[in-house]
Amino acid sequence: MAENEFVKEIADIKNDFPQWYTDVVLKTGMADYGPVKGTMVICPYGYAIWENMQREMDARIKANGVNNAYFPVFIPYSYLEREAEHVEGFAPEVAVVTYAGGEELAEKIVVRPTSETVICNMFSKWVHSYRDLPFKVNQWCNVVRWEKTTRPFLRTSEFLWQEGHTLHATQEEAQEMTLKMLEVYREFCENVLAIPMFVGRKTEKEKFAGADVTYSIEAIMQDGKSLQSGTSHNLGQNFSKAFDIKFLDKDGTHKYCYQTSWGTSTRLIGALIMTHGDQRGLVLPPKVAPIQVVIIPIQAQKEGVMDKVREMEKELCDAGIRVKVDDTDQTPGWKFNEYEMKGVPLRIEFGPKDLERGNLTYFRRDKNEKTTTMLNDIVAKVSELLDDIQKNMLEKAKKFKDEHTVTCRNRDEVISAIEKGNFARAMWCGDRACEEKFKDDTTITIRNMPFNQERVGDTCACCGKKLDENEGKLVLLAKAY
RNA sequence: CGGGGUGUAGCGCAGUUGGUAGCGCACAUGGUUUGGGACCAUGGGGCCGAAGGUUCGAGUCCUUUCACCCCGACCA
Repeated sequence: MAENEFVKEIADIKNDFPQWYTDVVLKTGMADYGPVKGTMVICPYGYAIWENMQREMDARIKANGVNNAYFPVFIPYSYLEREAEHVEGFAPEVAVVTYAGGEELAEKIVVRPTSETVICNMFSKWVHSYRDLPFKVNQWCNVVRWEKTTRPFLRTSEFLWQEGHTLHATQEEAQEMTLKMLEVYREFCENVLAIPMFVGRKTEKEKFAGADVTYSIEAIMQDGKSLQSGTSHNLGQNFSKAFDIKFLDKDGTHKYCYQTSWGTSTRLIGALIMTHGDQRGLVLPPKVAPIQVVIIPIQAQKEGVMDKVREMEKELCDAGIRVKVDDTDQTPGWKFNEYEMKGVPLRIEFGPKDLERGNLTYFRRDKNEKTTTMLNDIVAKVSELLDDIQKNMLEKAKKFKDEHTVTCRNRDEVISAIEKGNFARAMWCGDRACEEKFKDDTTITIRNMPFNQERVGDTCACCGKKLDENEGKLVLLAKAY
């Protein structure tokens, strides 16, 4: 049977990827549109994924000595203006409160687009001595960026994220922290979300407004576009000077702190959908799937079927596996399609035939394969399958990533590779004007500069300039979300 | 901000040269079903996005407007 007959409600993933994405988001109950333009409701099924991601990420953040805190959503507009690059970057997209409590406000207030400024304000009160350093906080919160065009999870006026902010005594320490958190993000995406990443440094043009250096992880989606999935910034002393965050060092002199910030958002849910999804809908990695195993009883009224189903449910539940029994009166076929669309990694079908023969019939969502085997230790078997699905999904995504990364020597090769849905690796002269012109001409952007630099050509792939021995950078190019 | 598209039942849509609202799904009730989106019967549900105009009469024609979606530009 053709895939399209299977799932009639979802647009064709090959020919209409954007519509496919929207269909999947809405029809699986992950999210819905809010009443104000650009806003979205994260529905229970989508939010459960976010909670699973939060739990994994939060543990990693805490393991790096960072504690959670909460800072206000409202920030004086003047704070934004203290760091010149920062205000320039964010001013066009902030929402500003000018009227509240029935009157015009004396000072405008911004709804946070990011919290560096309000956190810096507090840091300057809290940090006085080298003994206070390093100082590390993280907050889970919402931020507001008034974007012109929006798409669920990928770009919305309001989104949820975590933002970490740290202060250090030295530039070296700040740099170490910046890279450490970038690595936390990469490892999280790979091991929890099964999404392999391109890691590297952002160009001057693409770096965070107010940072010295920005690093990013970038993921390739099935349409060949890049999704920036997390960023880590070395802010140097830019904000500490603007907000007067000083400490008295061992040598008795006052010094400005060195600072980092880093964040990942609900956008990662979009990455999950576009990396693993197929024509039938979502495919969720077991580690974040709200339901890891769904059990579908067949002919539940037959003697013994539900008893055995409940027994399996209890064993799995006691073993900490997220299991759901669907005993509603929909037909089995309907349920198969429903849970496949929702991306449930593993399905167990259990009916009279299985009961009679001592069988276990299961369906793996990652391979869309049904198997019947002997039913022995259900917990051991399910655990093994979930592990294998998680592993297989990463391998599959890695294979896709590798097969869609093309090393190019010149402009034509870059354009051609990207037109075919690939990422391009190529040399770039390092000139900002060249980068901007190339983007204007082609809509292709430099995603980042990989850490493992090598020389793959001797001219700039963007402008054609001849590169001397030590000139130029290897960069990753793609169209971006 | 440019280009394209859509607004009629919860969702997806039809509605002819203008004549007073229909289909599928979903929902409710009863029954039969259940190993890949079941079937029969009955039932509930509508200011046709909004405002104005033409007309005896507008879902349909005209004007204005609003909202949303998609593709670009800008950004996580």
